[in-house]
Amino acid sequence: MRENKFKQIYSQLVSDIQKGNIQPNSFLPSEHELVEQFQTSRETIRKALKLLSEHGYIQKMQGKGSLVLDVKRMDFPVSGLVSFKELAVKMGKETITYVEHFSETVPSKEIAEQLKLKADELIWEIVRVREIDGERIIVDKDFINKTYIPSLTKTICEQSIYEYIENDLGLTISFARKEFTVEEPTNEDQRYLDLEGHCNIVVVKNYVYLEDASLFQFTESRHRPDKFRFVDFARRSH
Amino acid sequence: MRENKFKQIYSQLVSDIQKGNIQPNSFLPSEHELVEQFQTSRETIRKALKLLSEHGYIQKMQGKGSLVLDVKRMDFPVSGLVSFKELAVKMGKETITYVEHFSETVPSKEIAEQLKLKADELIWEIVRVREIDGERIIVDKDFINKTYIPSLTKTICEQSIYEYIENDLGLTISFARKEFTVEEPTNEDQRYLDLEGHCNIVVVKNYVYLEDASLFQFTESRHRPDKFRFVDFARRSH
DNA sequence: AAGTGGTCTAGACCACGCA
DNA sequence: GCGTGGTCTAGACCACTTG
Repeated sequence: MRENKFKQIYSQLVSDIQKGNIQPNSFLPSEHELVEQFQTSRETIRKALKLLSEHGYIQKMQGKGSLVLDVKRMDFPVSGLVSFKELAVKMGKETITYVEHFSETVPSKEIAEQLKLKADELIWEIVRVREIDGERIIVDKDFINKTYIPSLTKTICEQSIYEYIENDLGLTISFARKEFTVEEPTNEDQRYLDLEGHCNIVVVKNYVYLEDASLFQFTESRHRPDKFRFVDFARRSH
Repeated sequence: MRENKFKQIYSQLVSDIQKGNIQPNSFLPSEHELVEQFQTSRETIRKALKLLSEHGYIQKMQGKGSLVLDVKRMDFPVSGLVSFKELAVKMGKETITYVEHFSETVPSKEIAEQLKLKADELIWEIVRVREIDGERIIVDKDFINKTYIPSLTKTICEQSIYEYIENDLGLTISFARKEFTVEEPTNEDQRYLDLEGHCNIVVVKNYVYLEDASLFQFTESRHRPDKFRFVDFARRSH
């Protein structure tokens, strides 16, 4: 019971929507009714509804109510920040991670700049290849500031680095800036991936920040183009 | 003075940050100080700060304050919903739009399904090619439900359809679901674009909704891969 | 006119960071 | 212990939709 009330209410409503207890294209109970139902204040209900709206579950309409959107097709929630492992589990796919390279090293000038490193700061450099349903589809090149993550092992990289950072180190990953581009495959891509003649690579550059706004990781994720898909829900800011 | 107070405060702070009146890596005045400064209540200040946080301008830190993030590199804000024209203007690029096809027509079965059309509903079908700095880079295929946009002209399509819908028709575009994939060029792509041997096309499918949650437009935007770039700011939802 | 969501207020108490 | 942000409350007034 020590959890945030508005997040509880949000989770309850999400669960009701996903289970079909609340039907798409119907209206939620009014804010006043929800106040009674959850025995709380209106602003708290409104915080919960704001979350639902931001995540694409409802559309609020002044004077009418909160319309439940049809969320069934939102099967691939890559919007926001999700690690490869979290995704793979969600998709129920057979995936294997190969750690092709793992070292503690002095950063190149380029990477030092990307990570805004101070002189003498070291990094972890990791290359991981992701195999999905028997095909090597993705290569992830991670550069992690050793100042924030002092120890790391190959075994952790085979599992989930994010899980280790959040659960074991107790750090909180807070936000990221992502950039998507398309490039021609490098020799390295050819070597690591089953390219099968594809002549482009989707490159996702990810700058990941902790909650104190420190940039601790730069990841370059290189995807075989035919297996790349990114879905986003966006509200227009007027 | 009839505008929302919290949006005014947000805009004021954004402008101060962008002009450099408030330095990156410094802290904003505390919420209490902002309450005094803007002569308002704390919840109103907090709404403004929430907007700043969602848009990547600040990082809130409990017990410390609101840290101003370095936003200079966020030069290409495609996150959210922005039309081609709004973007082109922001980038200061020399762009030309060619309307290659414009018709009012009976939808194909596939499009009828995408737009969830009722029987007998007609659509506008538009193909536009975007030339940037002398190269034909993007082809946009728009399918618009005629029920919501009863009249449309070729001239409007040469300008901005969104501008017409929002300013002239007074409709509000509210949210969208986007999907990014990479495909092989079709004959149509070859015909419309200066592909220069590129053997893939970045496809952005965009389902656009009005504020009453009605799906009024499906757009397929096909980009030459070397000119495609998408930047996103994402907060992790825990 | 009644019911809905949107904004704003003034105040309370809690959790966290820091000296 | 003090100042910070995080949550929650109870109530007010406004804007919009519908009958």
